[in-house]
Amino acid sequence: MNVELSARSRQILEAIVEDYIATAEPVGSSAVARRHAMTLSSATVRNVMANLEEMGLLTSPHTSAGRIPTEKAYRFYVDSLVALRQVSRDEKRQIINHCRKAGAGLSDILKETSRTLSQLSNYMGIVVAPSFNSDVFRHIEFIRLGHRKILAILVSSNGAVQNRLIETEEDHDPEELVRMGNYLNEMMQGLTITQARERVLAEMKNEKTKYDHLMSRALRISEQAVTVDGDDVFVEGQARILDQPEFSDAARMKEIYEAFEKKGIILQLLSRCMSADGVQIYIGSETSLSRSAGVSLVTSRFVTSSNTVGMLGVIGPTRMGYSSVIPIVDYTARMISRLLSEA
Amino acid sequence: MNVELSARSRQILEAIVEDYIATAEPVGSSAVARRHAMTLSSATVRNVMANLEEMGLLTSPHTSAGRIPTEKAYRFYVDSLVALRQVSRDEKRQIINHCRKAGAGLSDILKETSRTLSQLSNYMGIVVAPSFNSDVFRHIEFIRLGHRKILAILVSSNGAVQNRLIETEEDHDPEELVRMGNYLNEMMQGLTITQARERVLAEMKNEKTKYDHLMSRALRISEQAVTVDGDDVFVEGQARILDQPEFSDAARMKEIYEAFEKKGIILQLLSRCMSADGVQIYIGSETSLSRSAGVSLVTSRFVTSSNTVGMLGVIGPTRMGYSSVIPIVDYTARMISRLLSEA
DNA sequence: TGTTAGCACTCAAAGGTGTCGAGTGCTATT
DNA sequence: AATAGCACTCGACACCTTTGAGTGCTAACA
Repeated sequence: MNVELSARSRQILEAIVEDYIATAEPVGSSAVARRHAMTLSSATVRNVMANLEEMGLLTSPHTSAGRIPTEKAYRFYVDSLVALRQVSRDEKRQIINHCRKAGAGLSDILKETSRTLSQLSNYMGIVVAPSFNSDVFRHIEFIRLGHRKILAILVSSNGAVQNRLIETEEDHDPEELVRMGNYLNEMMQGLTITQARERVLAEMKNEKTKYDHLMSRALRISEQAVTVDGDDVFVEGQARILDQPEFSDAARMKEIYEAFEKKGIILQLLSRCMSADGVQIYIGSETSLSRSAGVSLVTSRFVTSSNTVGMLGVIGPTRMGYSSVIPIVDYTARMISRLLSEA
Repeated sequence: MNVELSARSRQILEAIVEDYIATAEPVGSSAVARRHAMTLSSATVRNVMANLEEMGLLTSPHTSAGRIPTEKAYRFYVDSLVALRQVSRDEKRQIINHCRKAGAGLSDILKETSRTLSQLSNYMGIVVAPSFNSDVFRHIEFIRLGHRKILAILVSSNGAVQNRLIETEEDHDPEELVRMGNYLNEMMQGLTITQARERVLAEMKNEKTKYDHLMSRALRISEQAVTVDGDDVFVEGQARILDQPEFSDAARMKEIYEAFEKKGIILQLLSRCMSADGVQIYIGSETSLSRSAGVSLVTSRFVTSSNTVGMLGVIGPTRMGYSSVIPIVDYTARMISRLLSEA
C-alpha cells in the first residue's frame, strides 16, 4: 500500500486531487501544468500521469477526458499529502457558540453539534451518543401511570435519560414504587448500566432476595428498565449532499438516504471508530456504507465526564474537502470532550 | 369552487386523474376511451376534455401531449369522485403488528407509526406528538448530577417524558431535591403543563411562598423545568419520495428536504389540521409547504387517554394514490387513538 | 343535437450526423 | 530527462430529420 513516489509525482498527484476536489471534473495534463504554475510542460505531466495511472492512483473515465483520482489516491493523499488548514477563528467561534446555544441536555448538545458539523463542512454531520450501557448508573425511578402500568426512568451520570413503559403483573401503589426505587438505587450505585443489569440478574437468583416480595418484584421490573438497546444517532444536513454534483441522480441518492434510515448500519460502521484515538478517515469502499455510492467518512471520538466514548464526524462524497474537514472534526471533538468533561 | 359537471364529464375526469396517478404521464383522449372501456370514441372524449380544460381542471404541458389534472381537479377528485379502497386485511394486520411491536413508550409508538404509514403508503409518513404542554401533569423529579447541576424530569399522563438540565445558583443536596419534588408534585396535581407553569409563576409572586426558602427555590427551578417548547415530530421514509418520477431532479428534492429539516415549518402546517376531525387533505399549494414542489398532505388527528391531540399523516406528490392513502391514514389514526386511549 | 370519422397540424422525443476540442500516447528532438 | 509536435480518440454539443401521439376542426351521420 505504501507507494514510493518521487517528490514531483507527489506534487502532481496532490494537484490533481485538489483540482478534482474543487471542480468535480476530470483534470487534464495541461490544467495541472498551468494551474499549478509548474515549470513543467503538459507533456511531462502526461508522462507522470501515465505512471500514476499504472500504479492505480488515477483512472480516466474515457480515452480523452482528464484523469480522476482513485480511492487509493485519496488514501495516499490524506495519509501523506494533505496540508491541513487551520481552523479559522470564525469557525472556532461558531463551534463554541453552538455549544453554548444548545440546551444543556446531553442530547440537545449532541444534536446541535451534528448541525454545526454539517454547517461548517457543508456535508452531513453525524454524532453518535456515548453508549448508555457503558455509562455509570445514577438514578432509577418508577412512576405509576395507570393500572399495572409504570414508567421506569433511568438516568446515567452523563445526564442521559432513558424511559420505558412497563406493564406489570400486579398493580403497585406509589409508596411501593418509591421503596423499590430506593432499594435499587442503593444496589446499583457506582455500577455501569451493563454491570447493573448483570447485578439484577444475579440478585434474581439469590435465595435471600427470592423470597422477599418487594425485592423480587423490584428486580423483575428493573430488569426491563436496565435493558437498553441501541444508541442515539444524530444526523443533520442531509439536504446538503444534494449540492454535490455527483449525487444529482436519484438512484444514487436513494441508496444513501436508505442507508441512513437504517441507523443500525451507521452504528455498526462507527463502532469501529470508537477504538482508536484521533481523527479517523474512511474512504469510499472502506466505509462499507454502500459500495457504489462513493462516500467518505471523517470521524473522531469524544469523551464525557464519566469516561464514556461517543463519536462524531462528517459524511460526504469521496471527493471531499479533507484539508478543512479534518481539522474541523478534530477541533469539534476536542471542544465537545471539554464541554462534556466539565460536568 | 363547486363545479357542476355532467355524469359523463365526471367519469372522464376521474379516469384521467386515476390514469395520471398511475402513470405520471399526460393522458390522451384515446387512452381514456380505450382503457376506460367506454362506449365513447376518442373524438367525443376530446370534446369533453376541451371543456374540462376550459374549466381549469386540466392543462396540457404542450400542444400535442395529453392532459394532466390541475390542483383544482385533484381537489374535485378527492371531494366527490374518489372511490375509497377498503383497508385490506393485510394492511390492517401490518398496522396492528406495528403498534404491538413498538416499545411501549409514547415516542416509540409514534415513531413506529410514522414508519408504518410510510411503508403502507409508499410515501413519507409523518406523526406529530400530542402537545406536551396541553397534557396533564403527572410527576416532577429532580436528580442531582453534579455541583450546582440538577436534572429535572417531567412526566405527563401520556407517559411522555421531558428532561432538562438546570444549573442552579447554589448547590442542593438530594434530600432537599426530594422535598422540593414533593411540594411541586402536590401543587401541580391535576393541572396541565401549561396551567402548571402559570401556577408556578403565580406562586412566585405569592408573599407566603416568597419567604419560604425551600419553596421559592423549588419554584425558581421548576419554572425552567415546566417550560417546554416544541413538539416532537417523527418523519420516516424520506427516501421513498425519490421513487416518484416527479422528484427525480435534484433542485426540487432539495427544496423538500430542506423544508423537512426545519421541523418548525411542518408544525405550523399541521397545527391547522388539529382543529378539525376526520381526514384532512391539502393539495399542492394548499399545503403552503413549498410552492413549486407539488406535494400533497393527507392527515388525521388522534387522541390520547388524557385527551390531548396529535396528528398523523402522509406526505407525497400531488399525484398521490388518494384512494388508498386516505383509508390508510384514517384507519391508522383510529387504531392509534384506541391504542393510546387504553392506557 | 349529440356522436363519430377523417384529416391537417403541432410538437416533444428519439435518433442520426457532423463538428469541435480537450486530452491522450507516441516519437523525434533538444 | 524534458519538451514539442502530431495523429488519434471520443464525449459534448449543435443541428437535422423522422416518428408518433395527441389535438382541434369540420363534415357526415344517427
